[in-house]
Amino acid sequence: MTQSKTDPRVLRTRKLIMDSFIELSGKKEFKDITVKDITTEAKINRATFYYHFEDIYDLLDKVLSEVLLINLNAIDFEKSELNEASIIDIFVAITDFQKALSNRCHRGYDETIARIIREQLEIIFYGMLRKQQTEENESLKVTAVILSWGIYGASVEWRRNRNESSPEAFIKSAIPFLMSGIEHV
Amino acid sequence: MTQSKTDPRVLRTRKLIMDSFIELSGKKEFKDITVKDITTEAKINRATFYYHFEDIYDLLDKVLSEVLLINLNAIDFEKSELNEASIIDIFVAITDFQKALSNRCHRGYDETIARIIREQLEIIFYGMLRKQQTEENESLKVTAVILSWGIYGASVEWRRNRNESSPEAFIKSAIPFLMSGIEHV
DNA sequence: GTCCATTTGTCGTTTATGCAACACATTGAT
DNA sequence: ATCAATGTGTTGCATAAACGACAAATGGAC
Repeated sequence: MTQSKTDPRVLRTRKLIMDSFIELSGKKEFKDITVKDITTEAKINRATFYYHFEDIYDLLDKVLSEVLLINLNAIDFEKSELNEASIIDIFVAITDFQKALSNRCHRGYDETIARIIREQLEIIFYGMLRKQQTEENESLKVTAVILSWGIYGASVEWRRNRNESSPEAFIKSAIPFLMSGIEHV
Repeated sequence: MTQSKTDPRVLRTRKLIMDSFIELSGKKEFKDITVKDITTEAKINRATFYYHFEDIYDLLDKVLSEVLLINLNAIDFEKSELNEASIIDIFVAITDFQKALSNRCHRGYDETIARIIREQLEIIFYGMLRKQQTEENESLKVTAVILSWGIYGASVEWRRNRNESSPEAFIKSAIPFLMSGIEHV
């Protein structure tokens, strides 16, 4: 990703901050967590926090992205193609991620979370599409955008009818549409 | 102890180094552990190691002192007096410490370990004696020295006849001598 | 509303750590 | 014995992090 993170001091400090934030998230709601709380927990100076993050929302962004990435990295994208199985895996990972979040009291930040999920999905879909299509044209990007919004939207709808069906069954019903579309990019 | 350790960076780095050293001690013998190993494990720069420690022997010193101190701190010296019970506690802590060390393959450093134990004992005994005697004279220091050597020597002898008796029983037989001496300082 | 305490972002300075390079010692293989 | 490889301890410089201070913003209590 970024190449400037090679300084071990930076890696250590960021991990301290992020871990402390995750720790505190288990104890109170996001709105009650202050920058001071985090830096006290992490035993770092408050000024150092602002050296790495714009503010606490920037931190939330990056922590969520990282957690989601870890969820998604359980799926080995390097080997898997964009097919029925991988789409189902991704969908399940997203619904799991949202379930974990709602348990951790991150209410009121649905918009932020939605954006993060879509951004990550777009990156992943674009990468997978590019592996299957040798030529790199604009339609790959647009397809990735549409897929990211579509899959995210499906996860929202699935949560709305919770307990009606498993996430696997839910997304499977859209596979014919998705796959034929992907094959004709 | 030292007042300069307040900088959180110093505390973090020293902990990283010491923890890495303890971790490595579980895998190989002391003679096979290099400074490079430690700094690689701790993910700190090698030059930083020398900022905190003279060399690897200095590190060994400080790690052992700290581990022993933690063992001894289980006994609450602030409240306890220098009596039969506390002497037995201290003796047991020392024999436990030595047992733990021999399991961790620190062979060949008996002299170093002996010195560390005696130094710590001397500090502790002097502190306890000073609490009981209001006047602070030279004989307190000498008494602390003799006690530290004596108790350490007793632990050596106990280990030599291992399985003969419990450490508690072993040191108990010296209590009459020790206590009457302490009372007449 | 006002007051008071706490938090937020920012800044300048000091200090600890990272990094690359160095000469030298130690080790191990041939 | 020689040579290469690795470890040691040290140095000068670059940079991240600590610290204290500050004005401004926020949030309760009254």
